[in-house]
Amino acid sequence: MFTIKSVSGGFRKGKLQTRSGVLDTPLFMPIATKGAVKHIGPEEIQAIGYELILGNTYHLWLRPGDESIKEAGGLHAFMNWNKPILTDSGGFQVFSLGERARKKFGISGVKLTEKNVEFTDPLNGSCHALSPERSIEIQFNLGSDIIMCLDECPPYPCSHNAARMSLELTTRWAQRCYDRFQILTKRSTNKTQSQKPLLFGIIQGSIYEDLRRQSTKEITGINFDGFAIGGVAVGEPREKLHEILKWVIPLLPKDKPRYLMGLGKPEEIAAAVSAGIDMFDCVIPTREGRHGRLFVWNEKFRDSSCENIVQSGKSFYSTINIMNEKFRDDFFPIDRKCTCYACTHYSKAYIRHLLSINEPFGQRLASLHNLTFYYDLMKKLRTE
RNA sequence: GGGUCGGUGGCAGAGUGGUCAAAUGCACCUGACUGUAAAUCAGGCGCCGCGAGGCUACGGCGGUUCGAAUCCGUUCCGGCCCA
Repeated sequence: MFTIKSVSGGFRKGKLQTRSGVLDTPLFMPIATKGAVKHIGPEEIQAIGYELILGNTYHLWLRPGDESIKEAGGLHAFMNWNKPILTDSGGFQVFSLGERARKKFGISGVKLTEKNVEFTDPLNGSCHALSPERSIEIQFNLGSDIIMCLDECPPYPCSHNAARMSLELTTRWAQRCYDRFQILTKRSTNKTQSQKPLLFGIIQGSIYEDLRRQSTKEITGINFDGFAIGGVAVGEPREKLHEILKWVIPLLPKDKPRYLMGLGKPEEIAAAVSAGIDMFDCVIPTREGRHGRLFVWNEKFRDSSCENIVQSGKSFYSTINIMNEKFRDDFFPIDRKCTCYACTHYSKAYIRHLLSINEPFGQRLASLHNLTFYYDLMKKLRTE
């Protein structure tokens, strides 16, 4: 169930009801691919304010295995997270693992057919086949609250013809996901509407207007609970994102949540919110934090309205690379007005020191700070 | 005192006549990172110069050689062994 609380300009504020809790949108979800937000415990994620995290079907399927997690009582119980979980389908791994294997070995690490996608693990040569039906089954076993359809996420650049074939495959797979979802939902005994997980479809079509429109029509033709825009930030020019949103969003039903997958930088998120997107996920705050890049509010925008933030482009914040030598003796917090655990207790010099000696506590502090920055951003974007 | 082995860039450690400003690792500096095979990856790291290039360097000094981090002599320093 998704209810819109307010709409002004392109901005939407809403509430998304899942069986594990109600979520205010627009929202950002930290990424817990393998069942943990790297270096951070669930209670810390919740303490920042987050209520939705993202887990990954592919990775949890291989390790420790979805059956194992089911036996543990589901992913919520397994990882001690009692709020909603969205699981990605493994579709992104078609892209990321394929690219990675191609760069490293000159061959694609994935084999795609109508029926399924086969992943070859280049480390041990083992082969794993994931079909749309299997992806949904795994996500049921994980106990996901928001289930994503298995899609094909083609890399950029991608020819028009290849993008068309890819999107049409994604549509056929979406229907198969939907069908399997219905079967599994019925099979689970007497589930009321509120006890069922939600199922989201994914729109593809690369950077082509006609294909994005085609994909949007096809995917919204299926009665999904929400719609995701995928295949973005896979190497295409930045301006394309704006165009894709411009093509797709007007074709989306207004009463269902919209999820922009994998995005992004703070200014990209702000712009996408103003265009009508409700949900985001991205590795940037955690990964870049671990690597020493930290986000800092520009003082002028700290108490700004969401309109001002969007209009400022990317000047509402700046980043520092805390590994730079100039922070060696900087005994002030990353951001003096930030309320996160890192900023209220530790200096840049200390965090830099921890990161430079590879002490995991440093990565934890950096991740906590960046996740707080992203949370604060979303909170501003949710404020009237 | 005698013998012996060794002294190479911030550190460790290759190299043992030319292709050596010197492998590799660590450290250090700067970037990158967008549904996470990412505590990862890329570049830089003697001095001067945008550059071509020049200069200084493999403990010191002196030789041999067209040419030496590499060979010889000597000296200083260190490890081990014997007195």
